[in-house]
Amino acid sequence: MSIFNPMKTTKIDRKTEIMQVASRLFRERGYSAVTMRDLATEIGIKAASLYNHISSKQQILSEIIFVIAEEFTDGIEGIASMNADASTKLKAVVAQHITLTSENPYGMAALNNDWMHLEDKLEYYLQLRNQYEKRFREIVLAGQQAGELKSVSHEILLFSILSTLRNLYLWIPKKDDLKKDKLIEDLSEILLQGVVK
Amino acid sequence: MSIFNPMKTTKIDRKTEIMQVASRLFRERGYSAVTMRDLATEIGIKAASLYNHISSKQQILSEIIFVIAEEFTDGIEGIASMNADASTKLKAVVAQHITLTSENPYGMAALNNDWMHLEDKLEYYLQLRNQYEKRFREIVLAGQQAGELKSVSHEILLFSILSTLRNLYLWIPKKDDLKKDKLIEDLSEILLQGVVK
DNA sequence: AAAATCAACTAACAATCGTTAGTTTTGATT
DNA sequence: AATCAAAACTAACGATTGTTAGTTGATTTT
Repeated sequence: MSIFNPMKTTKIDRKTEIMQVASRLFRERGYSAVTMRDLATEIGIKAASLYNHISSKQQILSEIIFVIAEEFTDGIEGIASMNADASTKLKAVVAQHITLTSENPYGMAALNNDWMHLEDKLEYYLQLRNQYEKRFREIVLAGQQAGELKSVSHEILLFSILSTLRNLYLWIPKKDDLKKDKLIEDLSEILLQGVVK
Repeated sequence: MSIFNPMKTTKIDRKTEIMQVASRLFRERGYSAVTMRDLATEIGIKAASLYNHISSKQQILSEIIFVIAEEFTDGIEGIASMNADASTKLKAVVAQHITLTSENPYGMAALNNDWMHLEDKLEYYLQLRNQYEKRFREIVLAGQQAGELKSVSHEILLFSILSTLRNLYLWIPKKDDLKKDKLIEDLSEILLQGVVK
């Protein structure tokens, strides 16, 4: 066994491949409509062989979802503790969504559409999501109290921004020539300042 | 048979009930994860009895989706032909989304999340969606050419507005005290003018 | 009252589901 | 060349899927 750990290289690669192909299929058809035979065929092996690398279909889903969900909750904690005004923090949130979504757009689809099939881990997911929305809400409320953001219902404000950010996974993969920094600038401008000149 | 058509009243009511319960279950779990036995149990009959009223699971889905999809495509044709500036037209689009979503939020979930399971009717759905987005894009492009809207990529502009409107189904059912006119005003303001004061 | 229609039921079908057991192949290490 | 573990395979399991056939009881029409 060399220091490059070749013993497990094959296995890790196959496991990674399973996760990537599963993410793509889950995005195309949704978790429930993808069978283990579909997944195996796409990879070029038999369904039973999948179980040399993963323990269940359920585990594939929760691994895909929680890797991302935990990045988001960790990220917003850092943003919330920044010493900056609301606009700056919101722009940082936009940047985080664009970064994480462009790194893993298929996984974002599962996070958005298949979380209800998490079963055992559903409660933990809801806890992470509530925590994320709580931090986001605090940023918005602080911005409103400082007179920086408009005084419409903070729920509408929150919903409007968050639903655009949560749909980035549908849009980012289409732009193969993605200029990430430009997108962060433009989308922040639109979300914060609107579309009218 | 009276003029009130009682002969078919029972059947129509049961069919309507099937559609409504199916819409709700599809929203909670997605089309693929809802079985005909789930649907029947929720209504209080056996799965086989569903087939006295509907012809297939597939038909339930496409009926739910196309009732709404055709309302949207019809509606935007009227808006596109208005003699008005882009802001006015965009506000009319916002109003249409809020109206149709509050009338049938569960159906909107199926439209957004389960369209890929339409099989035979998938092509027709994509045609309707493309037509809708084309009209929407024309409104935005006209607004940009008139100098009324900002000159960022019209794709970002389109994506940003449309993803918020398409997610209304997640948010509207939570607001049981929905003041529709107020929501139209506030959401239009946010989408067009932004959140910063 | 008889006939016809409707909407429920029971029972079952062929297909497909996730998963397990047991076996063979592959490829690297000794 | 022999050894050994990883990773593929075949075969099958019990459960569940959408759907059909045939039947029963209730309601409506004649």
